[in-house]
Amino acid sequence: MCSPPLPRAVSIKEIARLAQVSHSTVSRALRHSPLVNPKTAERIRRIAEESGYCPSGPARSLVTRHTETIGVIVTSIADPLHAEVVGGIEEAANEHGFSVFLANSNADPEREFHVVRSFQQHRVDGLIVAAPRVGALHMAALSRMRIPIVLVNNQHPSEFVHSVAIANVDAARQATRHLIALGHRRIASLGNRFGYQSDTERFAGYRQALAEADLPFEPDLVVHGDGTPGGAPAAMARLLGLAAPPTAVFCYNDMTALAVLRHLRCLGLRVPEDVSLIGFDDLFLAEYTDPPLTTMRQPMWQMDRAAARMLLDLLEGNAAVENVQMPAELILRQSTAPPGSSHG
Amino acid sequence: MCSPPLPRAVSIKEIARLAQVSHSTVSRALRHSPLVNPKTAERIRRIAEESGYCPSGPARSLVTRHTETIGVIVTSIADPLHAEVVGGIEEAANEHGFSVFLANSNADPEREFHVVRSFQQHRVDGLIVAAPRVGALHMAALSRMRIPIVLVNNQHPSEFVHSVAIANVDAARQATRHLIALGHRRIASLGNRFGYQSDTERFAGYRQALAEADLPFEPDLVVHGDGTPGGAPAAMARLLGLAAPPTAVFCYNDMTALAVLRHLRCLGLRVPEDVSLIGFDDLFLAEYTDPPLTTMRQPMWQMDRAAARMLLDLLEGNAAVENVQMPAELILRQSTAPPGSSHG
DNA sequence: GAGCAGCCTGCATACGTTTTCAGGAAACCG
DNA sequence: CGGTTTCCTGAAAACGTATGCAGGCTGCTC
Repeated sequence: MCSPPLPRAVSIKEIARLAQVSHSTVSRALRHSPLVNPKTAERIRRIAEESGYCPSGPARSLVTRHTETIGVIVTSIADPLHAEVVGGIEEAANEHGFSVFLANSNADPEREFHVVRSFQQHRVDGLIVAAPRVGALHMAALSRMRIPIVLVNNQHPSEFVHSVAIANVDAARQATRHLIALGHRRIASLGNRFGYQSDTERFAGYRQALAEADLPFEPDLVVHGDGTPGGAPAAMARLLGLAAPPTAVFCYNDMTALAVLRHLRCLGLRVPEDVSLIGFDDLFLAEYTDPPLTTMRQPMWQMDRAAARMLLDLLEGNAAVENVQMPAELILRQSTAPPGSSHG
Repeated sequence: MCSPPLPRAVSIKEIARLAQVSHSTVSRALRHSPLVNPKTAERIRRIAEESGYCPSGPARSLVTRHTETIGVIVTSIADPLHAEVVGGIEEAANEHGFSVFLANSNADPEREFHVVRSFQQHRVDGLIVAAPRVGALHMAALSRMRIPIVLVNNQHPSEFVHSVAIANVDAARQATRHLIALGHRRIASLGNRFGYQSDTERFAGYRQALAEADLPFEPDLVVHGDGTPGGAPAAMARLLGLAAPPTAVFCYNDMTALAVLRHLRCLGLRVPEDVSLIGFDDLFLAEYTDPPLTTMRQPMWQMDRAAARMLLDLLEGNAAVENVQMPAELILRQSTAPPGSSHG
């Protein structure tokens, strides 16, 4: 249970003894304070170097009141989308001398609570929350920490001070427009489980695009998965069972599109000849599927760097924009084509 | 530059004042020490709860000499293989009350050094290194930290005390055997850049399998990429240029196999009808390619949990095995078939 | 009622830093 | 040469927590 007695690291006092000065002087010398004689400072630093001295973060943070760390909460690091999240954040943070605590919540409320608590104990200077639910559920606990918080792609950004999110409405409209421009008239929307804000927004964009093009909105063409890739085939089956099935499907995200893709292949239907598919996210693998997936790219790396920068700005006392919406980008690949075309 | 003055969190002394006791008693009450009267302990805990008290990790670690944190170094979190690494570790660590510091080195020596230094300052209790080069390059700095270190899939495991790695030789032999069993006689090895230990080991397994089956070893059938997926097509082109090209290729990893797959498709060659391909890793996307990729699965999740458990054992003072080799598993999909077959 | 054990509590110190304050020595000015 | 400034240094307090030690109170025993 208890850890073995660690060999105590060499402290500031130890090298004070070696250098025949007070530990105050050592502290100043190491922080390059102008208050100390250049020659003795140099001597002290040399001794510190030789004795392998490394300052204690915990001790320092006790007096400086900050730890130079930020916490990052993510639903699941194994999720390819979130892996990039963490990468961008860590990079930006490191450039500013901050270290990152990482935790994934696994969408488990108990664990989410535990994670927030743990970050609080470690006295992180700031927090980035990329787990959609955490923001909503633990708002009270979070704001009680009284540290800057940035939410990315969170469900209810408006309730928090700072956030960065993808421009869902615009992106969905752009995606649907693309299908319309190809000549599709019967375009389905395969959404996420009901009630997610991102889903609602994307659906709004879909309807806007239809309205712009004077296409009728048909409720039959709107189906929903269950939040997992596994639910997509059933939803797709409902669409195919219609008297007049759609010629194109706007999928909630790439994983959904992939599941649909496999399902269609099993049924002997071709993409994009028989059905066009467009996804959302531009996951790493979207480029490698067959056919490669046309999709709306979420610039995750930039979004995360933006979130990190926003947080770092806040930590350095600068004002920051409250809410940032990043535009998605249409990535044209081979899963969309004009309806009834013999080759994409 | 300087952070704004944080509102000081409520401390142990503050609730001592509220509860009309000394801060020592508060400390004991919160740690559930038997030395304190159950009723006052309860009262203290209630007051602490109400005032939103949260103990300070830095302050505590100053006296307990450990921080309940571990550091994880990884080359790139965006790399899908490593994303899983971190997931398994974080989960296991969290179950034992440890938080994880995450850093990716980006294979940049300066940054690697910086990261190690930073972890040292934060006084992490232990370290997991999943960045192949870090182990070799910064051995001195690492061992000077005098904390337990576990290496995963590192280049020179033997020089460190603890490590977990994939059984490369066995895995490669198994992969090659599979191709031989399908009837292939001309089997190529598309390796990584020269000099990597993992590549050397996999190559050894490849040769062993050939020898077992009394197949001749042909140096022409051994090519190398440049460490990136981009280098694979060129290597593949060399193989196709041979008088007698191979009927099957053992690819160093899945990304390489994918690059080859695309290259072959461009050339109008079919997989597996014209060429069989086998990969290594079983990345998330291997299941979604067309055709789905036959590959050797590295049980990353388990490996990382194993590494984390090993580290946690060490931290708790238990003895631990020094080196663990995990077996890979052959995942049969559709990218391999008997040579010249018309369908997989 | 004296002695004693057991339970609980507070005092003091320590952990490794940073920082304020005061002061000594040197240098400078008149 | 006295006074003042400048430069450097050390003493001391503080950050929030854990814990050894001493001691006070209660209740028990004889």
